[in-house]
Amino acid sequence: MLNTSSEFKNAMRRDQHAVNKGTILKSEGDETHARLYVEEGWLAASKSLEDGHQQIIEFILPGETYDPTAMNGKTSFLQIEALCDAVIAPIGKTAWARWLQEDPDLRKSERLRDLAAQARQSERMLRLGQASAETRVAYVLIELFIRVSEGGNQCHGKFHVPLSQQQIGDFTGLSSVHVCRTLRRLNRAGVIKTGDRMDILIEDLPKLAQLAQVDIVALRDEITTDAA
Amino acid sequence: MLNTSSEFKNAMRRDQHAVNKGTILKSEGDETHARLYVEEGWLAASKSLEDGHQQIIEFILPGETYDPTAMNGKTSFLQIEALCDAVIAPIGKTAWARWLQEDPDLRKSERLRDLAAQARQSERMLRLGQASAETRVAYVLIELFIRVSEGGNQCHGKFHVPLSQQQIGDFTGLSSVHVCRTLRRLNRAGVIKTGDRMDILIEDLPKLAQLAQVDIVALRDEITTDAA
DNA sequence: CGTTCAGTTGAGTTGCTTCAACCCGTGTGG
DNA sequence: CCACACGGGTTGAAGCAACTCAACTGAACG
Repeated sequence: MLNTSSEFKNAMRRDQHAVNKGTILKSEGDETHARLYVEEGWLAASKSLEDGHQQIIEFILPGETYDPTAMNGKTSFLQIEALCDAVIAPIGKTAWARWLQEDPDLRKSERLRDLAAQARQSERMLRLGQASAETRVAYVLIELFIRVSEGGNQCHGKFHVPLSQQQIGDFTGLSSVHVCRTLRRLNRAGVIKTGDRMDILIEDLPKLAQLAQVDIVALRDEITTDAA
Repeated sequence: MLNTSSEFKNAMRRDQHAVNKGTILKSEGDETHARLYVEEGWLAASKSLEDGHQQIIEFILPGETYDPTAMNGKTSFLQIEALCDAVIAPIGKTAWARWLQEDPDLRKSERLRDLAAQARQSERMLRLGQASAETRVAYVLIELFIRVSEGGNQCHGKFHVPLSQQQIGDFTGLSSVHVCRTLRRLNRAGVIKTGDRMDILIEDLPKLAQLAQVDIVALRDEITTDAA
């Protein structure tokens, strides 16, 4: 999905290292890398309030990159955590700047990535602020479904997300208890079928999209960088 | 705040035009401009659900620019509206690209702008998902206070926002009624004093910051592009 | 002087939260 | 091998924060 120079890909392959589930990555201090590439596993970027409540701002899926930089190159303003065992590759600031300089394709794909990320955030804010629990949960299922099947992984509505209901709650702004109830209701209504530790099977995609209040085709266009 | 080439500034001055309060700008269709510069007045970028509920994603203040482009240069995925009479200058795609190409300072200030915008969005999502009405309202007051006093407009905690309580509600994810009650409570507690049509006087900034759960100094650094 | 529009306040409702108990699959140490 | 702890998920009960509905106020305006 990041079809750029092979030098770029090779570099990312070179610096890979594994991180365990639950590890919190700190990019503060040295701040020598401009970007995080995820080869395997899921990460979450989150912020928290003093009272302990945390909001997951973004999930970072395999094959995606993320820029944890804050203003002025100071400490990162959000926390990045491995949601399961993962393999990541940090990309150095100077190398990144050089690639960006030299490779117009990379610049372009970066711009598309940014726009997609922003579109996703807008959709989420809309639902965070205005939608019911049912709509929020339906939406996250659809967003994740679209993202895991991006790049042509046909999976006929069956997929797995390495998230606890607590984490879905932190993403949707709901309590884990209410996430559970809402998922149960969707199950009972025959819209989805959930299996072990968040195995999802979407049984009635149109119905789910209606609950999420999205137009799937338009949404896929908006939030992914697929050329298709 | 956008200290770039004078050619750039002149071009923006040339193409200015006025829009009336309530006007909805459509950037769809031709899609020849890459950016919107606001000389005067406030704009809001929002999205809405089918049921009519809308979420304001961002306010655009005088002196700021905004990129309404969606994926693939297709139709804009959000709606931009003038919150009061305003003067704006659209910036053409090709000219913008050329400036960006030629002017390293503009590229840098653009990057800072992006980071600040993203930091603001993260803060808002955190509160949208996890915080009480009181915290959300206190936060929006502080964010807007910081932004209107950016660039050294010292105003000793006194400022004006051209927003109805309904619009504050659309921004914070609350009903206008509840925004009203929350503001009243803040008034009674002596934290702020509200005057005609959203004239705000912050009487106890530390207390307001505590309610908003923010560290003002850190927040200012994070969400603005001030060099200071 | 009537109309309109934003803000204010009260009353009643509800959707989501919190707390708590319980279940189940997995891992672990005596 | 059993006992036990542990982390997630599920469910019920009770509480409350924010919502809706509705009435009223006051300012702005033709």
